[in-house]
Amino acid sequence: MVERGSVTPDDTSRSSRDPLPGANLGALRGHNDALVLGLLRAAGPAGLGRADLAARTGLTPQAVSKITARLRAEGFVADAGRGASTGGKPRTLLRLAADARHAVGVHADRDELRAVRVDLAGTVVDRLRTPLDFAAGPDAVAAAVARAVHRLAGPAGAQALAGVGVAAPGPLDWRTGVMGRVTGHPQWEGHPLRQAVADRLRPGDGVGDGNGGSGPPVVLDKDTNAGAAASGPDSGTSLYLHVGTGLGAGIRLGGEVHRGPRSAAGEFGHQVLLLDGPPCRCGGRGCAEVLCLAAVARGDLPEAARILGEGAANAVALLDADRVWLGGRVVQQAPEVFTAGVRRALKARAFGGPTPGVATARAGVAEGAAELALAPLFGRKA
Amino acid sequence: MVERGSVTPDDTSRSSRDPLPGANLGALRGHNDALVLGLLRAAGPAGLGRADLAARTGLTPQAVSKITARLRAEGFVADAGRGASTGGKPRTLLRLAADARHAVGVHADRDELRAVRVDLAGTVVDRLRTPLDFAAGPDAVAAAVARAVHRLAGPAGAQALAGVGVAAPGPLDWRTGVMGRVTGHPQWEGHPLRQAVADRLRPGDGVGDGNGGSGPPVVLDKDTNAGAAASGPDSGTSLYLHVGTGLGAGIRLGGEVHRGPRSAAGEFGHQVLLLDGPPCRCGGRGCAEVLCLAAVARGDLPEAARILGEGAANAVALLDADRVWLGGRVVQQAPEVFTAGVRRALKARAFGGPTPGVATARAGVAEGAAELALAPLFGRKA
DNA sequence: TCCACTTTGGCAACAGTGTTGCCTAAGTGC
DNA sequence: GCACTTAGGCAACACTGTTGCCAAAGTGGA
Repeated sequence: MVERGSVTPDDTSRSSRDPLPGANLGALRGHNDALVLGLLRAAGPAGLGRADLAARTGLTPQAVSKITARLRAEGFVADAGRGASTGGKPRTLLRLAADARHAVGVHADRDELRAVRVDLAGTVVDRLRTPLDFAAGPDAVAAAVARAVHRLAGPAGAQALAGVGVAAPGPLDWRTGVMGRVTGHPQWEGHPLRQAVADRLRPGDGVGDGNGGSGPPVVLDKDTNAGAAASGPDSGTSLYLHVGTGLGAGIRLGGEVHRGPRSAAGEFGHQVLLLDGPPCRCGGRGCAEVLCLAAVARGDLPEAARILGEGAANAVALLDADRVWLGGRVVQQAPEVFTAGVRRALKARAFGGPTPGVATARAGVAEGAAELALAPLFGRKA
Repeated sequence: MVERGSVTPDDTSRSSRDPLPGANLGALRGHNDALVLGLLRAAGPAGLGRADLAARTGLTPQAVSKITARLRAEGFVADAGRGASTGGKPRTLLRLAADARHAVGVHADRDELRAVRVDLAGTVVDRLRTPLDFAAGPDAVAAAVARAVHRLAGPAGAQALAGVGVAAPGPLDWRTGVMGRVTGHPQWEGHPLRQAVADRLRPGDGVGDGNGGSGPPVVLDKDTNAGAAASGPDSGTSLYLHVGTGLGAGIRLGGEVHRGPRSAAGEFGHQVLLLDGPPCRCGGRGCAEVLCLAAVARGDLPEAARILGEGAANAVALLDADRVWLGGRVVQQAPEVFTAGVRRALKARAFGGPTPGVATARAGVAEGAAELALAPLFGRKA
């Protein structure tokens, strides 16, 4: 049953040109439900009282009571004891029932697949890791992803999952779930990977059993966007920088992942840092990537970190970001060197103002993919 | 009367850290009203039928009838004749009643003040231009701005305006309306310019007449953000580049101006394009600004355009922008040279994909400031 | 021990939203 | 002249958050 005016996770037909949809009572309820759920999630196991929720949402306590009663009836919210009294009746605390639902996040990387199952709080409850040959092509990868999801899904099966997030390298269209031209793998271009995975997760278990039951919602996103989402449900404006076989970035603005109208946002590696510098494989000259990876190749990690930092400072200044996360295999070789180098570059450009925090990513891309799958429950588009 | 849960233009107490507010019926109505008004605005004088509005909003025709009846009773919407029949009763067209309200936009630049009065459609109906000495300090500038608004306000007076937008150079906090450290003008730091202007626009006309009537809502924003808004109510992801005494940028993502958590977004001029290059006045080396302005100073405009284009390409790739607007006095010296240079740089980085459109800004900063003042009516935060 | 006070939070009635079902008006096309 | 299509209003409706009121459950002073 599709409600008019409300946006479901599967609603990808709407182009970004179209206006925001009109809102009806269903959309209003969904908004407030997600808002309350998000606040309870952020509060953690300690929970929150109804009065706290009312103060933070701007709704009346009575409305909060109705909303929480509904969420409790659906199993999303549970009691968490009582708080201390502040001169009157102590508040009855509520917490997110983290076990109510689960999501699976999959990182389909060039040479291996990592997958995690998380609960509603984002806590990893199961994980899995297998080799993967991305060059084997779409069908093999879609099958491997679906296999991983089934193995992790738990006793209730894949269709009970709140969502499945798939992170893959290279250009792809987040809205349609179709892959673009992945460097070195031309056979991927135009493949509807999201649909291929979704088909394999339907109850019938086989591909193309037309109008069988519907499986869990599947989202496909760039690995860098998943990396950005891995920093958790924080609402900041942050930048995730990935240094692996190339340089990439994921952008979060006010908590939302920014993808751009063509899902191409986050192109970070081919920004020019040295006009007319050494040629890059992209055809340009003096790109951050060619400079940074050259420094890595000759073992000069501090210089690589400096270059990464200069590129980061350019992006931070443009976006007014307040946090930078670093990830990827190269960073993991020497986390302190990279964080220190980036921090130094940012500080030099801060002109005495506050410097964004710099840290290595606290969770992997698979965790971020799971976060993307959970996001709609908590009122985020992504 | 402040409605709980709804966001008014004056609601600046909410930090960007707070969650989105809960929505009640008032917020829902406001959302739909603004949505319909925005669609009618975009449709222009030709107008739109109720069925068109229903299709684009996702609301039922009946809901659209109620909404348009309300807007018509308030004078915001008027009849626009009938459309052609498509096999049945021809639709009754509705259009925005552009004359229903007006807004004033003011550009307080370093050496002159430009102001415009626009109607709801954004059409300029009056304009004004006077010298201004920004160095004369906050009080003199606030007085000059208020004077300009009063002179342009029209017969109904300033308090009848739908809004007043003020664009000023340099760092400032959009949320609080407080100025930052303007280069070369230390006396500005910390001055609450927005409040100062608002005080002078209250019915009593004098400063500090405490609880007199309330004047029109005032917004204060960076000139570059106003420049970005000047491209009209288009919902794209675009970049406005300003080349004057420095290099600045205004960012629009999905139609909304992106300001960042500290209102500092759009810092474009001090991105490093030439690592360890010539020193810049900011203390860094090889910034886009120092390279570009040096080329301008020696008369090499094509090289200046190339440098601007390389910086633009960096930003476009990061944001996935689909449009670039150029403005500022230096660009106006040789618009074709700059548009061609920027276009060439963007094309070289597009890797065969679509290239963002490049053009000189079609309206000035004052027009953009007026647009920012009107934005809340049409459902945009900015 | 009692009692005033504070705070939590549910019940019932309410105002107001968009939706549904049904109707009339006003065209087209055979 | 008539069947058909499309636009758009009226009335009843389901459901939202809000308001007014009250009971429950604490604190703290007399």
